[in-house]
Amino acid sequence: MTTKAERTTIYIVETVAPIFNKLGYVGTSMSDLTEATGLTKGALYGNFENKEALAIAAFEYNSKLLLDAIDVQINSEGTALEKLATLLDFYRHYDEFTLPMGGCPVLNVGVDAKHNNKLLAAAAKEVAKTIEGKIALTLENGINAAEIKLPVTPLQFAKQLYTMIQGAIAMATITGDRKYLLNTITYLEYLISNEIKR
Amino acid sequence: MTTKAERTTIYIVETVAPIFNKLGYVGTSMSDLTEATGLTKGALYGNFENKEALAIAAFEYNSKLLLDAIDVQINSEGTALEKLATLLDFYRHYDEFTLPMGGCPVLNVGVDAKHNNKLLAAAAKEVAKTIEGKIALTLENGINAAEIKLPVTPLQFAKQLYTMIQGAIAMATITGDRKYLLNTITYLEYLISNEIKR
DNA sequence: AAAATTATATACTGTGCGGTATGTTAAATA
DNA sequence: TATTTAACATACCGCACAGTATATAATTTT
Repeated sequence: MTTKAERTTIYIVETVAPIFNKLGYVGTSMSDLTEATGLTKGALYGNFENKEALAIAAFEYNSKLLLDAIDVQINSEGTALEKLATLLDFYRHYDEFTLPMGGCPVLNVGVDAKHNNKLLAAAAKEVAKTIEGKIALTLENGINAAEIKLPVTPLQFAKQLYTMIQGAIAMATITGDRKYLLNTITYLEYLISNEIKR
Repeated sequence: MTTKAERTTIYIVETVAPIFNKLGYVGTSMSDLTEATGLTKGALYGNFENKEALAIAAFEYNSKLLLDAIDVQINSEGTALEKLATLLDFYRHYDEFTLPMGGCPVLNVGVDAKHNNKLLAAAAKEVAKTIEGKIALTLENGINAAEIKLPVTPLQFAKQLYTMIQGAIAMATITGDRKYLLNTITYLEYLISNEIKR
């Protein structure tokens, strides 16, 4: 059974994660976190060494939610092409998925932490690469199953796909208009069925 | 002739602009700015009402540099297609262009200010829309000159182009790898000459 | 060049920050 | 249930923050 302390640690992370993601590392104050959790500084510093450790745990929590969701799409029933379509549909509603965590953690932390926190910046970069790798693997399976033909390497094509998706996420974030997601995904669906489908 | 005070105001803005762009609104402290300018708080608060006014002036300075540079590409000699090619080449080296200002102001401020400063967030959104409009106008000229045919409206296509460019900027920012810019621009060049060129 | 004006420097305010030492209360163990 | 152990609360620290009142220096104007 889980001890009370362990549950508190988890509770802190999941409460704190959207706040860090929204306000950024420097933009988030310890009092923001005590207020949101209903706990005191003693509790927070009893569970985490300092603010940075909390921010890293928060980002890892958000990015695990994201990576797990991506895995669900990619490990779904069907061919590689169907998995890709499922993944694209996930990103079509990415704004809804990331709403509870306060937006895309890769974009938010990747941009926010770039000049403010090396550890967080490196973590965001790593998650981006991990996602590219997952897409590349799916493409490779599609090639091996003779469903797909690519003009470049799977990783190269995955990078291009993810770049376009990230562009839609960035524009939707900046403008507050989810149409960027819808239109970009529609384009990518067209791209896949007309350019790489065998 | 420009008065000393006017020159000081300009000096402050251009010195302060890259700092705000890199560190963000909350991440930038007034002492960061006095240190960088070599001036004191008295001078800064004599020229600007408060930190927010400084941040807005800084963003407007950076975005004017960007918009002016885009205008140079779009108003260059040649056909609409050639102007588009010139603009794409500008974005191919966008990392070099934005290096002195500390990265893409639209992306940085758009993401950083989203939950921290409404005025800045609105300003970033507006610049994004302005850029889309400039691209759309060039596309429209290309249509009128019978150089281009589009499957959607010029603004819609411009949004899609800029989304992909912004994706490359975001990925290059997050990962620190400029190849995202190179590859995306190469793809867009291919897209233009194969899909919309008449 | 003298006087008026304005720009900048200095010194200071109150506040909120991240972080900590210690007290108190609750949970786990025996 | 008594005892041990650990979690959380309280109260506080030094510091850096945005901002200001006033003094001084530099620039305009006369």
